[in-house]
Amino acid sequence: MLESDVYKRMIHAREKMSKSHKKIANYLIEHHETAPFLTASKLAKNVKVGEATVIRFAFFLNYRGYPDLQRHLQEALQRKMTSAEVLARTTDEDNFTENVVREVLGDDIQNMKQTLNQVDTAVFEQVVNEMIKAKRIYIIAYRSATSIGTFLEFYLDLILQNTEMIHQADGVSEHLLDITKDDLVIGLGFSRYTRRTVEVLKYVKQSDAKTVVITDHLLSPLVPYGDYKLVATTEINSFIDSFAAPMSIASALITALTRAEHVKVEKRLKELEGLWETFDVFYD
Amino acid sequence: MLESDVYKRMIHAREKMSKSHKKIANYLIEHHETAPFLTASKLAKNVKVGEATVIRFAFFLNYRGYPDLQRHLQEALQRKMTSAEVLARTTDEDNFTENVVREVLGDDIQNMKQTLNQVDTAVFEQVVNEMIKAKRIYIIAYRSATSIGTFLEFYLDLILQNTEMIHQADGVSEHLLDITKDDLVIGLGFSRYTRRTVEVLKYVKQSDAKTVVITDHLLSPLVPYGDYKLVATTEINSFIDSFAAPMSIASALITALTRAEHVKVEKRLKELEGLWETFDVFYD
DNA sequence: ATTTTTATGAAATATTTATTTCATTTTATG
DNA sequence: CATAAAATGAAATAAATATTTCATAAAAAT
Repeated sequence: MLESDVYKRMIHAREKMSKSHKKIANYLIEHHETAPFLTASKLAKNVKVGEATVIRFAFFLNYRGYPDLQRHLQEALQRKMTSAEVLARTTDEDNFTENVVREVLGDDIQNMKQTLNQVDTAVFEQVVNEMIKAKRIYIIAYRSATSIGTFLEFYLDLILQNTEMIHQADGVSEHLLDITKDDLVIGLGFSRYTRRTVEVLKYVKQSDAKTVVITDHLLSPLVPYGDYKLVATTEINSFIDSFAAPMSIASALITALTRAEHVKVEKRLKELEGLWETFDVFYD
Repeated sequence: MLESDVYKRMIHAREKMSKSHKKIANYLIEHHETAPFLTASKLAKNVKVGEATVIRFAFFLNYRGYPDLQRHLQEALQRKMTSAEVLARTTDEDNFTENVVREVLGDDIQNMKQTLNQVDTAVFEQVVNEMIKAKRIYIIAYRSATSIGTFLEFYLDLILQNTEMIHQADGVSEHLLDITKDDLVIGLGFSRYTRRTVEVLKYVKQSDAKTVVITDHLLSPLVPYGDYKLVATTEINSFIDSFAAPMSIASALITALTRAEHVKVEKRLKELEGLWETFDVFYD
């Protein structure tokens, strides 16, 4: 039986290998992150064997040639990457679309994984810092994106008391006049980007306020107007976008903010707790 | 100044790109896990541009040739990969803000998987049927749950023109008086359940309207008042709940509805498309 | 509408990379 | 320590891949 995983195949055949072959196998295993991208001659040079020996090694493992071996090494690396995710992943077997809920939830899990993989944690951290520093925070979100905007506005205003969303209006909101360089503007826009969102952000960028855009793609029209860009994938097989991933990013922003400022936030929440109790806001 | 990160370089040069170049950039960004391993000719074939254009794209971004661009794409992928590996090792011990995004996204992926596993597809289908049958749809959502309510209201009203959300108000909304047995009421409530949500649902149940509750737990106080119950897990390690999973359920509801009623919906969307064009709602 | 500029892809060419050949060295075996 | 068998690397050849050329098409400017 022929092993499908390259590394297992190597380990399995380890005893039958010549000295040079063992050296090659060793190198491939030790440099599993870089070796899959080397050409045959460079690999030969690094391992200090002849080029031909590298080629023979590929044949020895029953591959059709060096490019074939290389392809398998690269694929194994990618598999490792996804399995390195903290989360036990959904077995792709149960991903056949038995019905719409499962299909959409499945797609959204993919979206979140992709978002997790491509998120730039340094940028995220900077955004949290800007939120802490900001005198006022303005949120720009129109049409469907309002949902995410509402969520952010609710919690940011709860915690910081300095946040408001600029609502869809016929004319341009008067609030835009008030924005100064000490403020932070968060723009939310996803595929079928609403023109007004782009225009407002463009206008805002003229004042010296810092801007954050949360969008679905690095080539989105909002990107040019964001000092910081957070990308959350929203693609599902539907005429709408799904905002699961942006929602998660929003939750992460609020969570990070409260952790960074936990002393202030705890004080504030204690006060609120009293208020909520007085007005019997929650069910228990 | 020349950007070192390939993707940043692409974003920076985005405006100066020709149509074909944008197509290539798009493809590279969307397939960032596979594209770095393609040869120039295969990439050209996938993007449906000439081979030469791909080469030109590499020069355009100031690389020495296609292999150089390819090397940078691969390196960028590896950087992300190793940072994913680092994440795999860091457990909940260190709560530095840098890892909060990954932590929350990871938790939310878990939430979505759990939601996927426990969702009752039969109930989901029934809910979609009730939405189709309903004369009017009312959405009850207060405080943070408003975000999900907004999303549902936006699209349901877009498609069916018979949906509204009952907003948080000091007194009880007058809309409640209008609810009849032909209507559908969707209640949204998650942990720290707002008392008013429960009360309003309780009241609604006295009329003979059908009710759906979307909540985070089968023991939630909303459950007794729902003819249909959809459970979406929202737990993250934070003082807030994350609504990624409920958002995905909402997207699924709208998607299922549009698929079931695609003739009507397509007609409606066609009309809207004209309106949107007239008022130049979308960018591009 | 017409000209000029720019971008494009097919094909030709150049370069790089993989494979084979073959003389030589190493290793295993009696 | 011979001798056969196996393995090796340098060089030659083959194959694949990248780059350039050039005629044509698309966009932009006039």
